[in-house]
Amino acid sequence: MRHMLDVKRMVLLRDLAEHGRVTAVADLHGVTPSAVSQQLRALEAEAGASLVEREGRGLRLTAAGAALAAECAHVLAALERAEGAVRALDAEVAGDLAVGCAPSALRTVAAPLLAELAVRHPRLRPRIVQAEPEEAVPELRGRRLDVVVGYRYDLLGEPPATGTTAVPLFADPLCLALPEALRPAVEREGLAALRGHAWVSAPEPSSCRAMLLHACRNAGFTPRIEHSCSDLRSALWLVASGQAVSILPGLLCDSPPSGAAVLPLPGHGRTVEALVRSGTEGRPAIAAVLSALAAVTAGRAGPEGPTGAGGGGGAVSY
Amino acid sequence: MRHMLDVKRMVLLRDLAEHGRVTAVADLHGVTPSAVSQQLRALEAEAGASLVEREGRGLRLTAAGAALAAECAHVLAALERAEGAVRALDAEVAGDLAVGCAPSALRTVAAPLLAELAVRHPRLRPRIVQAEPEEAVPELRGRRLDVVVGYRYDLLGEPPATGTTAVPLFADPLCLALPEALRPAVEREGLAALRGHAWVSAPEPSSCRAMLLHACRNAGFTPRIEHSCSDLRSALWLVASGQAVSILPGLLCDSPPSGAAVLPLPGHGRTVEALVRSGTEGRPAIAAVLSALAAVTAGRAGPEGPTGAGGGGGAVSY
DNA sequence: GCGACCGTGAAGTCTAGCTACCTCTCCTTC
DNA sequence: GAAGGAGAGGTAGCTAGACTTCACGGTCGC
Repeated sequence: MRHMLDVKRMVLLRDLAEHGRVTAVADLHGVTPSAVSQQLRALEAEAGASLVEREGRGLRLTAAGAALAAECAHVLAALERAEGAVRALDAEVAGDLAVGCAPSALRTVAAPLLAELAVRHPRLRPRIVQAEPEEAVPELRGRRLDVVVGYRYDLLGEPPATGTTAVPLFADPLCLALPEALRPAVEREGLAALRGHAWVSAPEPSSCRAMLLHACRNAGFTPRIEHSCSDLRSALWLVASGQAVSILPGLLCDSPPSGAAVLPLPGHGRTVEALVRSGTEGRPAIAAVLSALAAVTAGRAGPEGPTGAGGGGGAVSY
Repeated sequence: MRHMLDVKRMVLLRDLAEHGRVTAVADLHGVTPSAVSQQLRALEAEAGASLVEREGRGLRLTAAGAALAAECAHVLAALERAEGAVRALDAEVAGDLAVGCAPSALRTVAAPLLAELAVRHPRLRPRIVQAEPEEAVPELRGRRLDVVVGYRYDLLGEPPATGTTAVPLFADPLCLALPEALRPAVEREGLAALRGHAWVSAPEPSSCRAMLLHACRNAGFTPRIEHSCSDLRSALWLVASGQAVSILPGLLCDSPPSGAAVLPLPGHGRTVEALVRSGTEGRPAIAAVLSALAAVTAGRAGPEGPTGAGGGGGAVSY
């Protein structure tokens, strides 16, 4: 087999296409920038075309580089399917499986998922790793996670990361959490009634915090975020004590402590979804998890009504 | 990127699936059997399953091994398409291109092809390599050839090699070549009239020789193949001198020397076709060759009538 | 049972990829 | 405009993975 594009090098190019900097790619792969640079030059030799060019003190992909980076997803999907073809022959769903889960979905999704899987596939050993989608997706693509329970805010409208396939689970509206005493004012005047109040949200950077800012800006003011709380469920205690108000994912407002009121905030929702690497959907262990996820979330309204138990309804690949 | 199936190792497995012996795969790749054995064990570790098992003094693929070998073609096609995406950006059709051609098609296909390409794409440097399909196809899959002009006998009904795509060019019937003096007897009694004659054919192993044997067996006798001739066109000189009869591809019987008669032999034909690696059909240089091939062979009747100039009509991938 | 063939294991060799260090360029800041 | 910082890339040296050589065990044919 004479000459051949190297898959690992294509992955480096793909990651460069997304992050734009060699240093970032190097960090992502746990190597030095020099190694990445060398591998990219080797890839250029294999491809017979220049793939990157300097721009300022950074890099830019050429048209050929961008085209090659885009093709990478198909190659990786084919490799995943190849691995799946081997796994598909295992008689039983078993083995280790790393599942990343957003903190807000741990209680409502991950916990019932573990229970369900323990019944359905006792020899499957799922390992739950708490991680926000921003951290979890690179882990998924780097094959250190196999499934990610994450979310995307509908307003942002961004597609799933390339090379991943998203299976929507259910819609999760944002909710306004406020001390019970403030409820009448808000029901009268809306969000603007909380203009001067102290707010609590997640520390930067956080998409939840961004959505809070967005909602308040829509209501005509910039919120004074005095407190930050990486465990947003705990933020409800601040709210209950009357010290702050917040906007939180509905998932966290299941059982608010007494003293805290929760009001739905229409128009600002997110979709909770399962993410897998494209090409792995067919693997028995992955399919089993997707099916169990569909089962344990079947009670909640799906993005367009309840989703079927099949689990594949509405999957989107990129 | 943690853990990943290695493409080169998958190719070894695919070749093992076809040849059945480690030694053959090793020869094909120009390495020692030990190296192949080691790489296969490494692949088993990557796949997490045993892929081969000993059977007698040879090897046999397990179900998992066969499944993985089958997936190899898709991965390679994806890689070819990736490379094609880079090539597609070249403004002009140019560069080196290795074209294998069966000896019998050199005059009728390769020569006009070169002329046509010289006019259409002066900066393309096609290199013609004479080779029977049996030798050319491994070279094609090993990326040492880019296009192969070959043939397959319709009777055998075997598909193209996995990982290659075949574009039919035209039908080439077999012809009976015999001294002019024998023509009346054959027209009276058919092939059986030549039962006792001396025959000339290609040296073993040769599919043309196999078809000769097949045709004679159908006529009720086993031919006495006295002479062998690797250049079958020259065999016509033996026929013209009255010393032998033969069954030859029609392509070689264009202009028989005086003294030799040529009769079509219905039912024993072959299809002349262009072979490329699956996934490379879209590359500009490859597409240009396929289009030029369609043009220079447009005069001949296609397998089901003349093929369109598009060149893609009836392509079959495996 | 002997020899030939085939696949595999162990030890040595060699290549290719990585690190560490340095240089160069470009952008920012004072 | 000089100085500093950030990022990419080149070079020498090291390490790990892949290949070769050699030797062994198993299987088939004579």
